Order: sequence, then structure tokens, then C-alpha cells
Amino acid sequence: MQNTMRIGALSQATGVNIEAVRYYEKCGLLQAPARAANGYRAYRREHLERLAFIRQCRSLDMPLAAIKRLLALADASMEHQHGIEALLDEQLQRVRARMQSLKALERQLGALRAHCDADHHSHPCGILKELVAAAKSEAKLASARAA
Amino acid sequence: MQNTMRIGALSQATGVNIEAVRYYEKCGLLQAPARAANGYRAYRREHLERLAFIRQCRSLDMPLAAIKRLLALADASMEHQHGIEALLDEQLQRVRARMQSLKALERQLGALRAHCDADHHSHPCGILKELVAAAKSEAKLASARAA
DNA sequence: GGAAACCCTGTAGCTGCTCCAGGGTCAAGG
DNA sequence: CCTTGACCCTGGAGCAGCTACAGGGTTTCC
Repeated sequence: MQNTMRIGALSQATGVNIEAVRYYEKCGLLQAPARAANGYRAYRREHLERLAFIRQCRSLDMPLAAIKRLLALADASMEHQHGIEALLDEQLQRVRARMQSLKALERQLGALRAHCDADHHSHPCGILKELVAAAKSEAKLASARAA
Repeated sequence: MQNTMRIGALSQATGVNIEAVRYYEKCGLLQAPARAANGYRAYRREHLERLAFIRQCRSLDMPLAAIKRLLALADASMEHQHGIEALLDEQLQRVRARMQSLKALERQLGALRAHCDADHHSHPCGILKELVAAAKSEAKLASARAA
């Protein structure tokens, strides 16, 4: 028992697509494993762990570049407390900013949708008119700005 | 005064990047304008309005494909109430789903960050350990599944 | 008449994968 | 012994929604 696994097994174990595994390797996130005589990748437990780590981070929506930095910190030493906190905060900020804009978006869509329901019994849908009107007034402003 | 504008003016008026304007044309969202003798695009008010409409929709985070469908509905007639409502609801769903997952994400990141602060005075940062540990237990489960 | 500012087309780049073509390898079955 | 099928390899294209060139032509202004 030499406990190495081929890419298919690794993929199935972690639920990560084979192509994604190779992609992580190409990007330098996952160490390139030894090759068998036939050229097949031979993964070991450390690869499995690292891949799991990567997915852990991806599930936190971290971009690959951030994960790479994190892995570098982790590989170097556990001392870089500060860098890690910063990374996490950065990520938290991204998430919060995105959420803010989604909230605004939801309000707008909701308002539009409500408008539609309100109109429902009288005229054909007001949404399009609404959007078109918004666009037109935008356009008017725009051409004013341009002039 | 023949009130046509070139792409630069249109771009400046609407705040849409020149390349993006051409991109919308290529995708069939913005009608191809007439060309001047020198081959320059000559835009008119209708283009400006349509472009504003597109941006309006994009600001609601609609994918281009959805906007295209919407424009088709709008071009055909105002009668397709149902299609429009459906489109909007679809978009609302996308936004809400994304928000849900962002909320979960924020919780996780927040928890991780708090853990870090708690550890701050005793040991070097626990976050990495946390993530690594999570990855390892994931990995263990994974290799168990694999076997 | 020459530089700056504009326009054109077409292509490559970004992120994080996914999928495909066109090959090689290997074990089991007929 | 040969084929079938499952697996593996590399390299390249494709998705969204742009952005940013490169390598040309045009217009405008001093």
C-alpha cells in the first residue's frame, strides 16, 4: 500500500472537478505531484489536504490570488498574524460591499415589480414604461451634459 | 444641425465606455447606427435612449441576454406583460439567492475573524489553524469516502 | 504641415473554471 | 490476441462583460 491516488480519485474524494484540480496546479495553488512511470499524477495525503484547504477558502469566496497569498503565509510560518487578519478583513469588506449593492438592487427590483402589480388591472404593464421613462430622462440629462 | 453624435460623444454623454458601446452593438443590444462617409458611427437620440435603457437594466444587474429578451419584448409591443414580469421575477430571484449565500459567507468570515481576535493575546493566529483543521477533517472524510 | 485627438477593426486579456479534441495507458472480457 | 471501456495526458477554446491594446485612417487646430 503506497497510498497515492490518481487524479480521478482525488477529484471524487474532494468533489473538485478534475479540470479544476489541474487548473489549481497550473496556477500554482496546488503543488505539482510526482508522476508515475506512465505520466499520471500521483497525489498524496498532503495534496488532498491542501486541495481541501483551497476549497475551504473558495467557499468563502476568496479569489485565487488571495488564497495563494494565504498559502504562502501558511507555508512560510504561522507568525504572520497580521497578514492573515488583513486578508480576512479584505474579504469581509468585499462581501459586505457586494451585499450592500445587492440590497439596493433588490429594493429597486421590488419597487419595479410592485409597480407592475399595481398597474395590472388598468393598463398594460407599467414596468417597461417605467424603465423606458427612466432611460429617457437619463438620456435627456445626458444630452444636456453633452451640449 | 443634424443632431447626430459620434461614439465619443455618446460615450461621454452616457458614461458608457466606448468599447462597451461597440460591444453592445456586437451583441445585438444596441442597433447598429448609420455610418458617416468616413465610416464613423453616427448615433441619434434613439440610440442614446436605448443605451440609457440598457444601462438602466445593467444597473439592476440583469445579464445581457435578459436585456436582449426585454428589448425584443419592448420592440414587439407593450403587451407582453407576462414575459416582463417573469423576467423581473427571475432577476429578483437571482439577486435574492446571491444575497442568501453572501449572508452565510459573512457569518463564516465573521466567526473566523472573531476567533482570530480571541486568540490574539495568547497564541499566534488561530485562523489558519482553523482553516487548516477544517481542511484536514474534510480531507479525512474525503479519503474515507474514497476508500 | 504636423501633432493631438478622434475614429476604425480585430484580437488578447481578465476570473475561475468547464469542456473538448486528439492523443496514450491499462485492465477485463470475448 | 484483440477490442472495448475507463481512465489519464496536453493544449486550446469557450462562458460573461467588458477593457485594453495594436495597427491602422481622419479630422482638427495651431
